[in-house]
Amino acid sequence: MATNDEHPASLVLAVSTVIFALRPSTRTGKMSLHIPVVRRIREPYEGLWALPGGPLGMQEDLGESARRHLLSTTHLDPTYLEQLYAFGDRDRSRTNGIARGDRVVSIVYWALVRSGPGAVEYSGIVRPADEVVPGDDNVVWIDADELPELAFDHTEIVAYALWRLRTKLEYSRIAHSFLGEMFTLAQLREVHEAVLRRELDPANFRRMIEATGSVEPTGTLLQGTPHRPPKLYRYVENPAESTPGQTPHPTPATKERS
Amino acid sequence: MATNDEHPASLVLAVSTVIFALRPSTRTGKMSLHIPVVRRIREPYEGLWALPGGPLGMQEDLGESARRHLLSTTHLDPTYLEQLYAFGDRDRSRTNGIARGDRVVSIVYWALVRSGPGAVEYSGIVRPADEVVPGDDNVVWIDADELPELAFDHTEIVAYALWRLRTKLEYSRIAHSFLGEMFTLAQLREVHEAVLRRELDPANFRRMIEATGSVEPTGTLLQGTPHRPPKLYRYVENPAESTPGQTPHPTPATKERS
DNA sequence: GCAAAAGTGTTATTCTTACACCCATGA
DNA sequence: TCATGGGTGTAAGAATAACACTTTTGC
Repeated sequence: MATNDEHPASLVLAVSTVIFALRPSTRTGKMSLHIPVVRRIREPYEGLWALPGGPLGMQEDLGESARRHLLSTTHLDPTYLEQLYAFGDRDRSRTNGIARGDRVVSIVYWALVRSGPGAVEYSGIVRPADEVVPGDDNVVWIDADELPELAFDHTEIVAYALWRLRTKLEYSRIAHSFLGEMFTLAQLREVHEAVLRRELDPANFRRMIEATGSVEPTGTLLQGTPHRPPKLYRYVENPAESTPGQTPHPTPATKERS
Repeated sequence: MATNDEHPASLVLAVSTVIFALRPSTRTGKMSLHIPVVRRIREPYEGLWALPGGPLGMQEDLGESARRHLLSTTHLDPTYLEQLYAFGDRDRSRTNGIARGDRVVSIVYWALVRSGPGAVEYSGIVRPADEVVPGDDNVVWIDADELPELAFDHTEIVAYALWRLRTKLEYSRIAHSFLGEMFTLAQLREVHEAVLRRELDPANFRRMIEATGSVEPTGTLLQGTPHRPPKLYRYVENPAESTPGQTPHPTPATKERS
C-alpha cells in the first residue's frame, strides 16, 4: 500500500456549496431535493461528479465566493446561503491511502434556490431553475437522496447538508426560500413535505405557520385553481409581534435575499 | 481615511478555540463560564487579549490543531471539542478601515474542559483547571460574560460560541463534559444552572435527565455531605434503550473524550 | 429531633396531533 | 350539484412546569 508520509507541498483554501432546489423526481414524480454537481475534468477524481466550488479569491468574502461559484455554474442567485462546515482533514482527498493532489481545506456552504413554477429573477431575466448552462452538460441536477459516487468526501458533505437542511426546516423559517415572492400555504406545505419526505396535516400546518408569524396574507387570492381560490401570503422578515422571548441568535453571516 | 484597496500579500489559515470552563465568578461567587485568553505580543492588536490559536500545521487535522494549541496554552485536554465556524471575511482584521497585517481565515473550534473540584487527568497528573502555565501571566481566565476588548473579531466569536453552547446544552447531553467521571445529579444541575444562568427545579431536572437515558447510577453514594448522601452517576455513551426515533445525526468530527 | 438536601408524587397547563366538519369555487 | 382543496373547530394525548411531600443523613 501507499505510504502515509507523502507531504503535500501546498495548502489550498477552497469554497464549495451544496445547492438545493426542489424538482420533480424522475422516478416517483414527486417533488424532491436536487443538487447540481459538476463533472471533474482533471485529476484527482477526473470524470466523477463534484460539488460546485473553487479557490477563494483574495479579495472576496467567504460567502461572496460561494455565491460567485454558485452563479457561474448554475446561473442562479441563491435565496438562502449559510456556512455548513469547514472540511480540512489531512487525508480527505485520499483514496485507499493514496494521496490525490495537494491538501485542500474546503469551507462548504449550503444554499437554497427557487425552482419549479416559481421562477427566478436574475439580472432582470426570469429563468427557471432547471435551466442549465446552454450546451454545457458538465453540470447536472441529481436527486440528493440518490447520489452516484462523488469526488473527494463530497458524499458525506451532501449527507451532512441534507441533515442540516431537514433539521433546520423544523425549527426555522426557511422553506419560503424555495418559493417566489408570493405563495399559498399549500405550496409552503408542499415544500415542507418534499424536504421532510412525509405528509403533513394541512390544518395543523396552517396553525403552526401562523403561530410563527413568519408570513402574512397579501390580500390577494390565487386565481385559476380548479377549486376554492387560496389566499396568497408573503414572507415577513422580522415578526415583531411574535413571541417576546425569542433568541436574537448571533449566527454569523447568514444571509437571505428576498 | 485609509484606502480599502490595500491587497494583503498572502492568506494564512489559522485555527483558534473558545475554551469554556466553569469557575466561581470573582464578583458574584457563583459558578460562571470562563475562557482563557492570550496576550498578543506583536502587531496587529499588540497588548490585547486574543483567543488561543495559531497556524494550521501541514500534517495535522483541523481538530488536532485546535487540541494542540489548546494544550500548549492551558495544559488541558478538552472533554468536548466541536467546530464552531470559519471566519474569513476580507476585512475581519481591519479597524476603522485600516488593514492590520495579512488576511487570516480562522477556523474556530469551541471546547469544554473540566474544572473546579472535579480535576483533570492529563498525562497521569491530576491538575486543576485553574492552573495556568507556571510563571506565565500571558494567559488569563476571564468571565465569558464580562469580556474586555479583544483582538480581531474575537468578541463576536466568543458571543457566538456562548450562544452555541447555551443552545446546545438544552437539546444535547454535553453538560457532563464539565465534570469528572462520576457526579451527582445536583452537580450536573449546577452545571446547567451556571451555563444557562437560571435556576432549575431539581425534581423536573432529575426526570428530564433520566428521560434522556444519558446517565446511569454507579451504585455508589457520595459520602461526606452534610445531609443525605446522593447517588453518583456516570455518563453513558450510547443510550441504546432510549427513544427509537433518535436522529443519528451525521455531525462531522465531533469528538468527545470521557 | 432538626435542618437541609435527596428523591418521589401529583396536578395544572401548554403543546401536539388526529380528525370531523364547513366553505368556496370550477366544472 | 358535486367533487375537491381551502380553511375552522374540537378533543384526546403527550410534554412541561409548579410545587407538595417523603426520605435520609450530619449535627
